[in-house]
Amino acid sequence: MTITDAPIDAPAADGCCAPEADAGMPRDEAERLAKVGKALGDPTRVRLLSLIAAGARGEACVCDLTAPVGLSQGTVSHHMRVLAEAGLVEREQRGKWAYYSVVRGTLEQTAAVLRGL
Amino acid sequence: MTITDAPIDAPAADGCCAPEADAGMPRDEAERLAKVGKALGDPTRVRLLSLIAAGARGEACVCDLTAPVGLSQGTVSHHMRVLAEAGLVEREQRGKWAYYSVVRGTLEQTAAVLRGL
DNA sequence: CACACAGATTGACAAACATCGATACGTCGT
DNA sequence: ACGACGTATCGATGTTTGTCAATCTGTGTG
Repeated sequence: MTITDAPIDAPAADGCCAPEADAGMPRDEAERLAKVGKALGDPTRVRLLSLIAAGARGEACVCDLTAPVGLSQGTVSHHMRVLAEAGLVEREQRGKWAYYSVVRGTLEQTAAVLRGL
Repeated sequence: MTITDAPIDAPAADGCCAPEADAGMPRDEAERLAKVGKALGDPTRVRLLSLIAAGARGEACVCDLTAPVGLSQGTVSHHMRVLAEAGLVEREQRGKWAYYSVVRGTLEQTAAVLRGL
């Protein structure tokens, strides 16, 4: 996946192709945004996120979520893991249940990055 | 690809699992956000987007972009297509070159949706 | 017209992903 | 200790995705 280390020099054509060497956001920030993006890149996960956010308690356990999205428990658990790894939700084990809540800071920060592009 | 039409009823357990039926954002909005998310879900595309945004002219043609990301012309073209279909960039053919520019409105709107979650 | 060049498209292929069913892990009540 | 229940993880499978090399399309220039 993505070599991106070739030092390939710009051909410096005649009419187009300004140098503009290595502008853009730093490599690791791009990586972070991409991770969040990938997590948001599945309608089911967006759905899960919004279900948790919209819930009265601001949190939800997996058993709350399987029915609304119509997927198996295992699959929902997998999606929650992806969301958690992207920093979009946090997991808190309370008794038998695992409560997931939205990490507003990540949303805010992601929104800020998008605006700052 | 995602069945998501099973009418599966909530089991209504005893200690957890509040109804909270079909809350969350409307289905099509989730789909739209997911499309943008998917487009942002690849580091290379984030890189491309930021390169265009950071460029002095606020736009770039493909030949400007292949070198910085170190990928083949065909691949970059493909990525630009994905970005365009997500509404993140706009294409304008000018002479031999195709100039891509960032659609700030989409960024703003996406940021707003994230904040509103 | 013919050639060169920018970009899009196609075909192929490996890697990543979403999903399920089954199974393993924790935690509670009995 | 046992069984029930919520959740995590694993193995398998079909689909999607990122990438390249090659080809096709369109635009300008000789």
